[in-house]
Order: sequence, then C-alpha cells, then structure tokens
Amino acid sequence: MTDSYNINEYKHPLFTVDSVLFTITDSALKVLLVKRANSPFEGSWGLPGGFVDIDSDSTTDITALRKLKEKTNVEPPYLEQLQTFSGAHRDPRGFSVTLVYFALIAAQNVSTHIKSIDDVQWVDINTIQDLSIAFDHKHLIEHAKQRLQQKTLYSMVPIYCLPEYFTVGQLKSVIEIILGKTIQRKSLIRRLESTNIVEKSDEKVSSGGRLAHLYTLKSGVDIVNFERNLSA
Amino acid sequence: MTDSYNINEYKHPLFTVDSVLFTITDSALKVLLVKRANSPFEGSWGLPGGFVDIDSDSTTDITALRKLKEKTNVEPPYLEQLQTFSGAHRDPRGFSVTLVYFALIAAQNVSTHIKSIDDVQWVDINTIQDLSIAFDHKHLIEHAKQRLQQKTLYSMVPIYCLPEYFTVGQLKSVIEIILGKTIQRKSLIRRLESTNIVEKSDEKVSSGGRLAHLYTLKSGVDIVNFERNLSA
DNA sequence: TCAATAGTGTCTATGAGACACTATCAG
DNA sequence: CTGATAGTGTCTCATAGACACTATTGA
Repeated sequence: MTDSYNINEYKHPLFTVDSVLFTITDSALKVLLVKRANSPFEGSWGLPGGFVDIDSDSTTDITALRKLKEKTNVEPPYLEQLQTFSGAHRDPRGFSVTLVYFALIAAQNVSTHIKSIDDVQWVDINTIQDLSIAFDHKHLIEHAKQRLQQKTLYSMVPIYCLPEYFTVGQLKSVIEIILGKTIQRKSLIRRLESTNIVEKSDEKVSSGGRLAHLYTLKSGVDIVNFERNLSA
Repeated sequence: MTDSYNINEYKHPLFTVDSVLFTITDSALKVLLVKRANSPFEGSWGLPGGFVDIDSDSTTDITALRKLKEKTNVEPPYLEQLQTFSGAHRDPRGFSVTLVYFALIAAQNVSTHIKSIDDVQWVDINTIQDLSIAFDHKHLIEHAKQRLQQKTLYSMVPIYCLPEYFTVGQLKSVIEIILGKTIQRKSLIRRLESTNIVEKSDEKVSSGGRLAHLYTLKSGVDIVNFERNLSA
C-alpha cells in the first residue's frame, strides 16, 4: 500500500450503519431483525442497516432512519447513537466499522404488514442466544439492551415504546419488562409529576378497574435525566 | 456513480478517528491540539487523529491511541468513545464520518518535550472560542467537555487526570476545575470510601498544612458509576 | 356486592449539601 | 504561637423504596 493519505489511494475500512430497534409486544422486549439477502451471512438474521448513500443521506442519522423505514414503513420516534464497533475480523470482507444506533418505537405504530413479510421479524431479546445471528450482531444487541436498561433507570425513554397517549400502568409495565424487575408505582408517578416532559390529560380510559388517566409526551421536549437512578 | 453496493464500486464516506485529550495544568482544563500539516485547513489547529491503518490497527481504539502517542509519546490511561459525527459538508473533500474519542491523562505523565514542539499545544478550554479551529472540531470539543462534566458528576473519572498517587485535595481541585464550581470535600471522601476502586495508602505527603493521605487507583478496576449525581 | 386496577399518604433509608469542629503540619 | 490544609461529626434536604390505605370502575 501507499503511504499517502490521498483519498483515492487510501485503503478505507468498510463503513456501515446498523440499528437496534426495540419494541415491546406480548410482554416481552423485542428487537427487529432482517434476513440477509446478500453475502456475507446470506440467509441469516442481522440488524437492519447498510451503507451510507453519500449522495442523499445528509448524516448517518438519516441513513439509520432510512434503513429502518425500508423495513418497517415508519421512522422510530427515538433514535440515538449507541457506539461504533470496529475490527479487522468482524466482517470477512476486511476491516470494518459499524456505527450502531439504538432506537425505540411503539409496537402499535409499526405497520402491521411487517409480520407477514418473512424477511423481517421481531425477536424476543431472551431467545436471541438460540438464533444464529450474522456478524457480531448478537453482541451489539446485548450492548444496546444494557444501554436501554441503564437509561431506563434515570430517564423516561421507555415512553417511546408507547403510543401517543398512555397510562401510568402501561408505562410501569414497559419499564418492568425492560428492567426485568418490578418497580414502585409511586416512584414512577413522582417522576412523571416532577418532570415537565409529559402532560396529564383529563381523559381517562378503562383498564380493568378504576379509570386511568392518560398522559402524553409534550411536543418538542427533550428527554430529561434524573439525578438519581431507580435501584438496579 | 453506480447504483451497486459492490465494495469496489461503492462511494465510501471519508472515515477518520479523532481524539479530544484533556488534561489539567495551571488550574485549567486543557485540550491537546495539533497544527495541521496537510490540506484541508493546513496550518490551523485541530484534534489529533487521522485515518485508520487497516493493516496494523486492530480496532479504531488502537488508531486513536496510536495517533495520540505520536503526538505525546504516551498513551492516555483513559479512553472512551465520545460519538461519531458525520455529514456531507463537514469536510470540503466530501461526505465524512469522524469517530471521536475522549481521553484523559495526567499532565505529569505527558512527556515534557511536548511544549517545545510548536505543532502541538495544550489549549485552555475557555480560550478555544478565540482560536480558529479546523473543521467542526470546536463543536466536538464542546461535546467532549460536556461528557466529561457529566461523568464527573457520577463517577471518579477525573482520577485519570492525576498521577498514580494523589491526595483528596488534588482530586477535589481537579473536579472543581472540570465542573467550574466548588464541591464539598466531605461528599468526595464519602464517595472515595464507598467505592472499591481506590486504595488509601499509609503514606502521607505535605501539602501546606496537615499531611495528606495518598490514594491510588487499584489496578485492573473499572470506573464505577454512582447512583446519584453531585449537584450540577 | 367483589375483583381489579388507579392513585395517595406517609414512614423509612440512602446519600448529598452545609458547615462547624478537630487534627496536624510548617515556620 | 499562627495560618494552612486535612479530615470528622452531624444536621438538613431531596428523593427512592415500601406498603398500607382509599377511590373508582365493570361485572
């Protein structure tokens, strides 16, 4: 190889963008996986993602959203960078760099047709070890899960796994599925009332007992971080 | 261009690795900047970094460390990924992706010769706005500073800005410089005693008054995160 | 009525903030 | 001695955990 850093002569790493998109259905945390149409790992399941289209993607965030939309028909309301993974041997084609995003969406908001297509599926996070997954994607998913759990301890991110209007009970249940443990309803309500990011609507919905108030994320707000964690 | 995603035909983004290396000297938080030898922005100051050498770097972490070592002659004891920045217009040569690391080192451990070379300098974080900085590096530095401040609220990372043996007073002072506010000595000691990551040695050093105990990071430990933040 | 879920009142536990107090060094 | 820095004792404050209690719904 040449010593020069001239763009046209330099050997570039293979750069891709992948996303770990989570949702909650059937009381379980699920990840979106896609059946690979091309080599390498053709036919096995991997994270949705691919190459940047440098002519139309303005940033890699757009790349991630575009790829997710191709698979689900919708863009997730929450997307953040997880981490970049790199190495000479993660991809048989050579040194590769993968920018991994971590995203959340409400199951209700994903086009229902997704289930009928057999090259896209939601996989229960607890059954992933049994599957054969492309590249080091199993590892990436595990990372993403830990980040989601961590953020759930000090923020309200799980709200993005819920529809626009939701009850305290629904939020509590989503948080408990993510953490794998129960939390105190009281603590959750205290947090909801101390942040300015949600609005308590006057509407109530039936939920098997007393009617529950509906909450909704205020528009344009950023997720706030609490100064203390819930107990892990 | 071609529509194909075949590796050899695909237009790749320009991928680089840059690092924001912090240290503390003269009671100020400083960032390592390097005078650019090549276009673009030849002659202005930018973050140390460059392209991955895919034949010898096993991961991008190694790339970051290698580039830092070229400039400082030592590898920082703390290095973590900050974030990846991308866009069509950050680099005049085209769509670029930069993986930015955030690193800490004790000023005492940086070879002293660094100051005599006029293409590498430590810049006070508060005077950066006055400088002309290459690319969007000013923005990247600001991001890194915020991450450092945030982590300082819930971890002991600032220890990596200190020599192997340090006093509570030194640590307190480093934290205060990073945060830009004073903290309670008592709170710091409580944290030091509640974690298992440091060891209180029997040795004491003179520091203008009563002798101070020396502490040291236990070897092989990971930084632990506290469940609460110091007040921001 | 009862079962179920929503929501409150309130006590405890943890750990940070504040700050006065004591301890020990140099000179 | 004094001044400086190290380190402690202890009270207050904020917020999470625990959990019993009340409220409101459908059947």
